[in-house]
Amino acid sequence: MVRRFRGEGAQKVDAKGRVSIPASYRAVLRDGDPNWSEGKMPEFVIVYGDSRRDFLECFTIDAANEVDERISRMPRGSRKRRALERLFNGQSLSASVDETGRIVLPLKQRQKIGIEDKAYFVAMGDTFQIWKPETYTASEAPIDELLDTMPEGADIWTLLEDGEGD
Amino acid sequence: MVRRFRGEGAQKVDAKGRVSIPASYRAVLRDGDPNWSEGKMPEFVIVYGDSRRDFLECFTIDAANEVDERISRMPRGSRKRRALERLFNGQSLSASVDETGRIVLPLKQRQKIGIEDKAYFVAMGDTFQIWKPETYTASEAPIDELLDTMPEGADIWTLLEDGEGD
DNA sequence: TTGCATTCCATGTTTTCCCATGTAGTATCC
DNA sequence: GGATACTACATGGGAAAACATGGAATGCAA
Repeated sequence: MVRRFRGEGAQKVDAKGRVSIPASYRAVLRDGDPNWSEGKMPEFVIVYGDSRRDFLECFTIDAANEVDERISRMPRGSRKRRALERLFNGQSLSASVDETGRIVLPLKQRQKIGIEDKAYFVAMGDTFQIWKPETYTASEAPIDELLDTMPEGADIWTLLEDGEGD
Repeated sequence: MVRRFRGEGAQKVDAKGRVSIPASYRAVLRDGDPNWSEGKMPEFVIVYGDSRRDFLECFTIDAANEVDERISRMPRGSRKRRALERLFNGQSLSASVDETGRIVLPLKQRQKIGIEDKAYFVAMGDTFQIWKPETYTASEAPIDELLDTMPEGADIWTLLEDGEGD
């Protein structure tokens, strides 16, 4: 069992696009980088995708390798495989944490998701995402709505019970 | 059958956010941590959630893995699954008991539930909760009310009888 | 030579680490 | 049996390390 990303929060983005990766994430990135060794800083993969995606999705090296492998088991030349290859190989970049714990988000990617001076980090288990804060808040609205309509005092864990989802 | 958390009580929180985990809880945390080994201190997961929650919920590693697994069986992209993912991955943090039996509650989480210099621990079977003492007392009021309306001398265990709840 | 990226250095704050103390409760000893 | 030693537990404080962030200097390429 590998360690999982946990927690969410905003980080500053400076004029050069530098962002601190939360320290707790860095530990997971390190564990998930087979090439990591004492003294070096971990690498990972950022998937930015096409215009339909308004956040960046970040994978440890291990997680990225697993995705690559799953893609490679799909029928060569199929539309689904080609779509995934384009996303995962083409519309992605690899990043390396520097000695101060930061990465540089290239201007292109920042513009793509509209990031200015704040980036919102959200853990998703074996990956984490980077959002423009306002976009994230907006994307959560449907979920808040669901939670708000739950009976007063209801336990959110009851959502685990039923396999049905909407 | 795993050991279960039992008992409740207040602990001091110092200026740095350090809190002693009751010794009896520590034993359960240790048993529930598959990575634990002699000499190391147990880890666990704290779910703090959004503004609708006014306490912290603590899971052993085993319990957390089980939740993760159940979430992973829900339909990808459904609102319910997303709500749980956000709660359990995003609005949580992992903690590690130190050599003196304490953890550090980060300022963010202390402020969120209003803890100043006292934390109230409540066992809930396979999890335990951390409350601001006053908040907990208030939340118990409805239960006291129920007990107060029971006939004089009635046995509280009669509550076990009927499957109906309100 | 202006525009962007990379490297190095600086700083205030938070977190971690190490050591210390008081107080129960329990075991030990003569 | 009554004092003494031990141990586990809850708590406190200070120093050191890590963290998040800012800025200047350097490299280089269009």
